Amino acid sequence: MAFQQEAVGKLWEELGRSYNLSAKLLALLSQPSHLLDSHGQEMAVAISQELSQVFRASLSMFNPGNSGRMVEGRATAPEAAIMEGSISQATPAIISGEEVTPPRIGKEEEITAEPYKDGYKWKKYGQKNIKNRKFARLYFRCMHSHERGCRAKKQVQQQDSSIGSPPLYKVIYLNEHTCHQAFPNVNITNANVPATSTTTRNGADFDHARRHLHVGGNGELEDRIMTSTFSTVIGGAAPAAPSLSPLQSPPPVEASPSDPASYDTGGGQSPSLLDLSMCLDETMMDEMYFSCGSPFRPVEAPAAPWSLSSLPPPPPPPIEASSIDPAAYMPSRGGHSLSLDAMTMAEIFLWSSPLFSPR
DNA sequence: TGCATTTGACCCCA
DNA sequence: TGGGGTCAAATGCA
Repeated sequence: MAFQQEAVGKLWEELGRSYNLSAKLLALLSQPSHLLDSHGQEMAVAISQELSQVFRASLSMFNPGNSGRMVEGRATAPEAAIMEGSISQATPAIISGEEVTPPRIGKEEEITAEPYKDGYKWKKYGQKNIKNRKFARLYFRCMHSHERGCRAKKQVQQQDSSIGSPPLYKVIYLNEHTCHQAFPNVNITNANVPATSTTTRNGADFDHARRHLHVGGNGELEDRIMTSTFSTVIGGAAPAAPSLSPLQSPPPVEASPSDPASYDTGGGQSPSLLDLSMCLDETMMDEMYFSCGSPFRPVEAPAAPWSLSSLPPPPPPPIEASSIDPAAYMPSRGGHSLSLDAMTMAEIFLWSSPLFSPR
């Protein structure tokens, strides 16, 4: 209980910080493009990075399993961070150019519905029927195990109790990746930023960051998942969002109390907003993103600094899906999407503010 | 034809 | 000795 209170408090603070960051970013990006020099771009990149980390930390508090996964045996990094009261430090992040993501050491187990989407490339090398198991256990090693000597392996075992939909898998990770080549071809959001801008003011290097992001290094994907998940949480939570098109409404969730994938929603609250966020797959997220752009209307850059007591009420005005110009929100997929991220995150926060009440 | 996957055999360990 | 993990030849596919 006390832990939940503390977690909510931390979450509250993290969201407040993200609100401030998004405000700064909006102010920065609202300048005419010709006025945004390389220093300004560096600032925008740095703020966007930090904003991304804040949202990642916040969502991890919502969902300790990270993108629908739960870790057995020990707390995930953000979860542990909450316990230790140092969220930002244990959140997958690059601080002063140093990796702070706790390395995967030894053996780690997860229950996930998507055992093959962890950001790394795996090569299957074996399959074995296990005694008293309905499903065979699959054995994978890192694709770079030979040429780079990466010793990372994983075992995937479909849960016996997961017959039907959605199937759940127990994934056992063995050894740390030493290849650091997750998603080598992915474009990160600052792809169009000049080369001189890849090093931020605090020394964070984007290539370094991309190599070391916790979940496979796909920062853009993570950011999009984060944003979309938040959209779903808000859309599903706020009855005051009648203007949202059905496309943006979360699909119904059939939560089973006995389902190990179900989350403790704090007792009796059902369906949880958090549960609603669990049922987004990437296709839905892409649809949300690329067919409508942001589901929310643009807002003015809010005044900073933000304070706990000064949250503006969120009057969501009706929006027409057809009135949204995707180009205004999505400069390009895989390109420089800072404006979208900042805009969407700020809008998301405006919408979500009534969901969180000060302690 | 090259690469990824499958699958039976082999090895190791409790 | 049996179960789990790995190897490597066979197979499938683009």
